[in-house]
Amino acid sequence: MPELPEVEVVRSGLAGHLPGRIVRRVGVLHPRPLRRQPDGVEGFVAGLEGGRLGEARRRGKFLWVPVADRDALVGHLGMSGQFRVDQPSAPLAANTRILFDLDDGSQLRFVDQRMFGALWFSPGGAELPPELSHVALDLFDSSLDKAALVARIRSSGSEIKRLLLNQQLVSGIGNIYADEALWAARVHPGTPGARLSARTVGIVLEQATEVMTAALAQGGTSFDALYVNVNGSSGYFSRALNAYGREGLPCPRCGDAIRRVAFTNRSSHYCPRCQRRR
DNA sequence: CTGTGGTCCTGTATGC
DNA sequence: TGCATACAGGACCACA
Repeated sequence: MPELPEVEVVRSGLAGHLPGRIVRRVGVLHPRPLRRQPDGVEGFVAGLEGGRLGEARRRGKFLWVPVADRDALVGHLGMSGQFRVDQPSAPLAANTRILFDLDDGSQLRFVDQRMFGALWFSPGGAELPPELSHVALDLFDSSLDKAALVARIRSSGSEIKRLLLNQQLVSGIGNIYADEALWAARVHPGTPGARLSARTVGIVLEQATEVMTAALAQGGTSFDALYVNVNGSSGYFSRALNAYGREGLPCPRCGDAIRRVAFTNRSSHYCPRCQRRR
């Protein structure tokens, strides 16, 4: 569920608490989130303990915290990952996976129910973890070459929905905002990229930016420094979604029933009248 | 190279 | 009531 706006809320929360803190001790309650750590639990713990943390950064849905101005703690929230900052004496939330004792007496906790999330220690990764070099810039990055992105989308025979979710083309967009952007742009999710005009692709990207900007504004208001909630349930979804999760409900624009179709082991939601196949 | 579809996870909802 | 199944889905990887 966490897509770019939710991850940005988390990044900002971590940036408000962690800079300058030193990791005293790392506790791994469940090793699954470390599946991308080549040297396992030992490598993860050894890399982090004693390190001074910097300001959290983000690319798409990945975020990382510089360690000792040289390395990085890299993370992805997956479906259900959360970071919390608690006192060590506070009871552990269900599904707490990793603990970081900090030098101010607080404890950073990684909680993840479904364990699609990941954490790992990246040597030399402070500036940009090499494991993320294949992840494209996101729509909020001023360095993103939008003209090149439009051209790449238009050169592909894949469906536009799949292209929007391809983090190697543009990062940060997940299933929810892809559906919302396509609804706003009145584009059928199954349209091949090559069948879209440059203007239409531009509109899709603009709408994706807009819907994520609105979500970010909402998420920011519910943020609490001590409870970095990441599952996006800040109220934005239920109030502001036009297509996602609204199968059978009227399209807010034309009143036709929103349709849900299977899409690579998940779903696409769209309005059959506003978003015609072309 | 491009494009597609399976897999990992667990909690909740639904169906028989 | 109880068990089985569907569903949620981001990233990655195998394969055509």
